[in-house]
Amino acid sequence: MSNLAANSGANPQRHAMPHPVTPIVALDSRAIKVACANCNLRELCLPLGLSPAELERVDDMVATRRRIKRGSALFRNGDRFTSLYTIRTGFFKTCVASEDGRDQVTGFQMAGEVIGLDGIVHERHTCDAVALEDAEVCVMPFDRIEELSLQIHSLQRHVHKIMSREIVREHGVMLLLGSMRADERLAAFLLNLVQRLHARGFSQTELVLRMTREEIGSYLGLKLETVSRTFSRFVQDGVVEVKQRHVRILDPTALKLIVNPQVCS
Amino acid sequence: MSNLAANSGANPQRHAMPHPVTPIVALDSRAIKVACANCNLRELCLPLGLSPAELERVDDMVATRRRIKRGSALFRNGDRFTSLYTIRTGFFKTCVASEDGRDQVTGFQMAGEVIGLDGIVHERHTCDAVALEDAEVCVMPFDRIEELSLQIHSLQRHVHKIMSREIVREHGVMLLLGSMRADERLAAFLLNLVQRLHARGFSQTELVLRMTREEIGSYLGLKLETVSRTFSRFVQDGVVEVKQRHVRILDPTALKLIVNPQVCS
DNA sequence: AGAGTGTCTTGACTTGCATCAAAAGAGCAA
DNA sequence: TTGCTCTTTTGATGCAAGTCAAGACACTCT
Repeated sequence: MSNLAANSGANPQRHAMPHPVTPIVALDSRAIKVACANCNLRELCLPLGLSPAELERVDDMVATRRRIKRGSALFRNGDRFTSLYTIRTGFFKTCVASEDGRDQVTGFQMAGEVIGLDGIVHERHTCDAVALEDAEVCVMPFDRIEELSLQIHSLQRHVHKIMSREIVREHGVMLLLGSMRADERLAAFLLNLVQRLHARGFSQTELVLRMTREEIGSYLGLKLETVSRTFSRFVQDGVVEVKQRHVRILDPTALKLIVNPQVCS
Repeated sequence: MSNLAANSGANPQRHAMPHPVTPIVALDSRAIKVACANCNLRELCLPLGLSPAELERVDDMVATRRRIKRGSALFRNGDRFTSLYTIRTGFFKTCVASEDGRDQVTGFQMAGEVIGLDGIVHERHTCDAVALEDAEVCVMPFDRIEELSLQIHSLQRHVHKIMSREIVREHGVMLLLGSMRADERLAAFLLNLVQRLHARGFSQTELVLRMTREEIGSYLGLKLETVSRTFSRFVQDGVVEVKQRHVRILDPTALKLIVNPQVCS
């Protein structure tokens, strides 16, 4: 089974993976050479749009892989920043904390997405990245990224784009947190998740949530009870089917209408 | 008077500007060569920490300046992305809009800060940057930034840091929007503004708001009435003095305590 | 000065979400 | 199986912030 099976287990109707990830067998703890050229995540990942020759040099950049157990952290607030990470398999949350202990989930990341960008400014990470299920990441030492960016123009460009994309994503979250009601937030959240999963070959209508109601609530600026109640209302209205963390979207149009109360006359 | 007088007009007790900006006299509409080497914002700006030789090359990168009248936009959502901009004088807001017309202020920017990073991913801007007072920016064509970054390592590093800083800033806003009450949000907002102004040589205790209550509210995820009421409560409690847009912070510690309800035993 | 406009304040009332509390499931280990 | 913990659901109640509305204030233009 594909290592990308993050959402496949209880998702019988998922699409076939268009780019199944090479299974990893008997991975030992030593540094392991990664072959981006063979990785079928590359179309979502950092070395996007490189020539074969360039790709080979990026292979050298990606030093190792690292496994993270469910519940443990890839890095934590205060950790020295050394590398960016692309997720090969698994699912992460990132969260920041205020001095007085409140904390806020700032994002959920899945295969092909890059984490660690927060650490560049101060050479220290300012958030925690915690695996929500057993995960594996590619470790890309940042000084080697910068080095190689000097030589491979399209890599430099791509690094810029990844950071800019994160900025734009966060703008969207600010809009959500600043101006949407609970049902709009949850609907937007579900649509966003399912869209990203679909881009990875999973179903457009079914998904398995990797996070608790509380984590969803933290991300959306709601309490877990509100998340639960809102799910229940969606179920009542026949918009979705929810069985624990398994969600099936029955009426995508309705969800979109919740996010965007139609201004159409 | 310094062109940095964004906040000086009605701010009698401001500190002396440590780095007064060279006055610009009779600026005409043709492209004007900018001299970063002479600009006293450079310690806050993009060409930070460069050698004199490098600085000269960055001067070439900064193609022109551009003036923006109060209320008009430097760029708008959908505009083709060409350049990053550093603010020389004046004050901006950036805001995003949802399809159904809601909009959200994503930040307020002042002298030395860089805007336009959102445009890199899709080669189009995804937000509006509107001048809240007559402003002037340095225009830095992005392809020249990328070109020069290939040669000046410390410029590349600095570009990465600026983008990372923006990501971290937005994490902070998410924390604010997701988990703080109205008074905490407003207190955090005031402290942040005054701290940034102080870094530019202005008073630690007095500031002039360049934006309306509605814009503050949009940024903080509140309605303008709530912003107004919260200001009034602060005044009642003797924490600040407010006369229209002029704010004097009487008790900074109290403000900090509002943001961080002390966990100390 | 006066009219007009945009901004801000304040009051009265409503409401959406938080809070508190209890119980039902689900998952896991012994 | 039983017992334990963690997660989720649902109900009852309270409160912070939103909404609606009116008036005050400050600016610009003529």
